[in-house]
Amino acid sequence: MVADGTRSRDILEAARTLFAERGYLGTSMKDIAAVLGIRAPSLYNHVGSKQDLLRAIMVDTMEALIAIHEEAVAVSEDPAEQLRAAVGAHVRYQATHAHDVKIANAEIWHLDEPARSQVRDLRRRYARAWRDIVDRGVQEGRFRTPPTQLATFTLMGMGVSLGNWATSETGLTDEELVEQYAELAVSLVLQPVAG
Amino acid sequence: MVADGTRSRDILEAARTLFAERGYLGTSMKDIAAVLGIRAPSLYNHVGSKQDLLRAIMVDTMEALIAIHEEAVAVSEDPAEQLRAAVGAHVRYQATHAHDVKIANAEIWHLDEPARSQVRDLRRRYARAWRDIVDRGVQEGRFRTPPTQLATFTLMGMGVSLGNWATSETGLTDEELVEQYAELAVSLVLQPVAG
DNA sequence: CCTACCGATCGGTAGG
DNA sequence: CCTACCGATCGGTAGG
Repeated sequence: MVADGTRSRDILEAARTLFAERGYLGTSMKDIAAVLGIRAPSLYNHVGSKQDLLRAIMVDTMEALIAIHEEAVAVSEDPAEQLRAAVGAHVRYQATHAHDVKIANAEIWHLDEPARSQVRDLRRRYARAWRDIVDRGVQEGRFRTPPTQLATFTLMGMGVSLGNWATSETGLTDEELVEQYAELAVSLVLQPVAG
Repeated sequence: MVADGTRSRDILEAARTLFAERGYLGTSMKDIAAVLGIRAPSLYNHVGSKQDLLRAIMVDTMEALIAIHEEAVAVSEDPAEQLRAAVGAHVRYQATHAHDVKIANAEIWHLDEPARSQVRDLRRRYARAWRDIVDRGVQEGRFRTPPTQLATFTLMGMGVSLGNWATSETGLTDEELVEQYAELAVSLVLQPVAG
């Protein structure tokens, strides 16, 4: 159990912030309760366990990423357009849900089974969806040939660096960020290598 | 104190593996000792504290990254060549020291002051060195104009995805990986955007 | 929503 | 290198 009203959503929101900043193990139920101004045991009236919070965040995030990816890909039949849209959706999600994406990437090991396998499967599904766009672009002669896989990984890494290296001091709005990354992405796969 | 002989290196090596897999907080001194077949208190004959292990790993890693970067950049005056060399060195280090890089990226928050500020400074220095290459390439008219900053972040993210998304199932040797990423990198900044 | 409390585990020390 | 042990903190329960 993890959802039973607004109180439960507040707990999840506090958990999101703290898990992202200090990590799952670095966050205690007491820390989460403190954000809401209550005591740790009171949390258990709303959530089943600390694991439930982590599971809800990770599963929801991966499912949301897959959903917005599929939506983005549906905008066109052209692989280049699909790529632009997919990168846009990916970066936009990362900009608006930075905490969740960080948690989803960092806390796989602290997620108990069977949820861990479930999230791993969702990850694989997401990676495959990206790979499919690039592969099809190559097959149709629109993208340059290998290294397809490395290009795919690089594309999926776009925006991650924002949380890793930048202090978000780019001076760009989220939408500018989204557009510029999308352009960068197509330029990565669209053109032949120059000597 | 963190180094006093081979025993100390063995402890550091065990810590590297465990910190990377389970995280700093997810690893106990008992876990580390178990790898060496001894009891947790015995570790304190060789290392000062658990924090010392984390600090040694993170500081050494960032200093090594900066050192190989400077060495790589020195190969040429041409920004494109420098970029190729820098990406090569970066990806090569990530392939051969995957654990350390993961720790350096993930455990900043669990590193106590003043080491945390020290590592943050090293990070900034490393990021600035990358930025400098890209900036100079743009100034000299060899690279396409902005988004310079996003391109830099993307370049620095190359290879990270290997640990994040791939199960290292690319079927490439480390050196092939290095070369292909380097080519990908120059293609990212070298050419004008296509409509 | 609270206090009181549980068993387990943690990093680290004492003392040999 | 060990055993024995410390104070602190953890997730979670009981019982109201």
